[in-house]
Amino acid sequence: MSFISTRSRYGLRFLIDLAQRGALGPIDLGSIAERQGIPETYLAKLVVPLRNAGIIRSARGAKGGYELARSPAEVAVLEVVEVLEGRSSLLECTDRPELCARSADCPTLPVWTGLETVVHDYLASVSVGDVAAPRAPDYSI
Amino acid sequence: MSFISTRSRYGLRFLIDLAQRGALGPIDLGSIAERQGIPETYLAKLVVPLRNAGIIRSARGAKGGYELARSPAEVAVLEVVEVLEGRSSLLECTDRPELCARSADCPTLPVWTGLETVVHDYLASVSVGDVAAPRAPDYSI
DNA sequence: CCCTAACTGGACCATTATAGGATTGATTAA
DNA sequence: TTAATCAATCCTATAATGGTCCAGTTAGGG
Repeated sequence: MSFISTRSRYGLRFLIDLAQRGALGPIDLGSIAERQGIPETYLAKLVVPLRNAGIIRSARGAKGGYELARSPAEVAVLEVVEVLEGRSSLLECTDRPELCARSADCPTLPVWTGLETVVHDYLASVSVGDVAAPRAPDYSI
Repeated sequence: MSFISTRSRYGLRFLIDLAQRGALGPIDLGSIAERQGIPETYLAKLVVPLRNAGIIRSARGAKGGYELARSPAEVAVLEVVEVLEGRSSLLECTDRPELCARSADCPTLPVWTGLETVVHDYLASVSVGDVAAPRAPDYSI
């Protein structure tokens, strides 16, 4: 339905959970899934492309789990969306002109490439670090 | 797959076809479908919400067909997309917070509402008239 | 009157994506 | 060695997408 599916939404929440826990060593999937209210078996599959993309690191075995492979500020939401949605553009016709016989002469193409650009620029401008600001800090009175 | 489906893409091409033919009276669906390479039976269904939204006008009977109900400059691409995709937002969770139990405290929500905003603003800024510039004008030498 | 074309509504279909479940195997800390 | 934990693969249910195919109705031009 939407080009931002649960994959991106769950994935971003997962990364924010990792970021908020900082460098305390790997955190296991089960605890994150529970905190975030995401089915663990589903989250387990989202984690694979994130690891392949070098966004997170995994440790197997007891006390294993996941941690960020980079600083949260160095992970753009754009990268997360691209990795998890498995495509780089909203519309195939903006990306692969060969898919549409009319693309050379299509008056609507600039509209969609323009949309593509504003979306791309926006998502590139936001990082996991921006979103993962510490929650409810202890403002002592 | 993408939030801009063939409905919006076909629909916009349909409206541009109407716009480019100007005020020459109604144009029948069949000829537009043929010119645009869109299945007529499919296009026939896209046309219904466009009429209901007051974007086009229909004339029945012989010499009947469709024409724009307003000036092309007064039809924003945003309206076309909203009418044809049948929803107003990319993500349900930005639109209907009650759908997500976490929305009150969801750190990712601002990312998606921000995305929503840039998409909305961009599509609102482009009109059918902007796109339907006359093709290959006769630049006399 | 007849032909054209829009309108209405629905049933149907094939393909793909989405969201999730389940099972088994490989690793490793303690 | 054993419990915890990632890793990989297969399975399923539901919905959306992009159509097709009627069958009948209404309205207007010639």
